[in-house]
Amino acid sequence: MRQQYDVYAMRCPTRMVLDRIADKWALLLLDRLAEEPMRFNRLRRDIEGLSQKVLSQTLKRLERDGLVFREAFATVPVTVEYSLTPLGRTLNETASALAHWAERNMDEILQAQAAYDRKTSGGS
Amino acid sequence: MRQQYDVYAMRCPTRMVLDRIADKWALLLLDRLAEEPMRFNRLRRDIEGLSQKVLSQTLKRLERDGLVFREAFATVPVTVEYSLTPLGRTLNETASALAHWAERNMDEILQAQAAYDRKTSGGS
DNA sequence: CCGTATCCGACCGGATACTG
DNA sequence: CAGTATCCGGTCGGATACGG
Repeated sequence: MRQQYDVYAMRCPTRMVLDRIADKWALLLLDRLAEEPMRFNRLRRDIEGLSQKVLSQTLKRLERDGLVFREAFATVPVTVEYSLTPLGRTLNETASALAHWAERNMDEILQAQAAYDRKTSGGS
Repeated sequence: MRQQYDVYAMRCPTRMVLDRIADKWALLLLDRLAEEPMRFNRLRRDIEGLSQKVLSQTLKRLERDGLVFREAFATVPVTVEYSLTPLGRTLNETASALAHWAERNMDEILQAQAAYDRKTSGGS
């Protein structure tokens, strides 16, 4: 039942953490929650392509890692709000540098891909 | 034959790049290659838990994205050296901030996990 | 509204064998 | 040495239905 993790990662601290944060949805969620606290279905709607199941799993993992704080209000029906913990906030600051890098260098990557594909498929 | 990518990511530049670099092995490889240019089997041996197949795939993807440079020498048998391109180097500088964050905050994460598990499994 | 449970197909990645 | 090809079991994740 409990999820199984990479055996090798267990022995190396950095890899264990990397294993968890090198995750597309986690990074996207962190970034979204950095703007403002948000409810479950709001996140689900906002992040296109993210299914309810995976959202649930990812949030739970982030909460367990102490990166995201989950607060349930006893309204009817129940209201749940997710926000970043201080730890999660520091991670997002670090990780968002990656997103900025992505924006800045996307064109160059696209060009590299095109060049590579020309050499590969049309190989004389 | 050509790998299929996330449809949603196609429309958002950041997500397309994030899709590719939010990858455990890719980041690990970038970091390893930042130290010095390296050969295939050397990488394979150095990075525990990384199979030949996945190493090959990952390197090819990194090369296609213009992040890694592959140079083959006509020795017998063939020698191939992988190194970072300038673009790959800038990515690694950004990404290594993540690794450092991981090292600094691993203890806190571990504690958060323990606390979470206590509340969850032993929930009175 | 906020999830969990179940089913099931797709894909990922390990093991192995083989090529230049 | 540096890979590619094939097979194949395990896991991830989408769809659907249901519960608090």
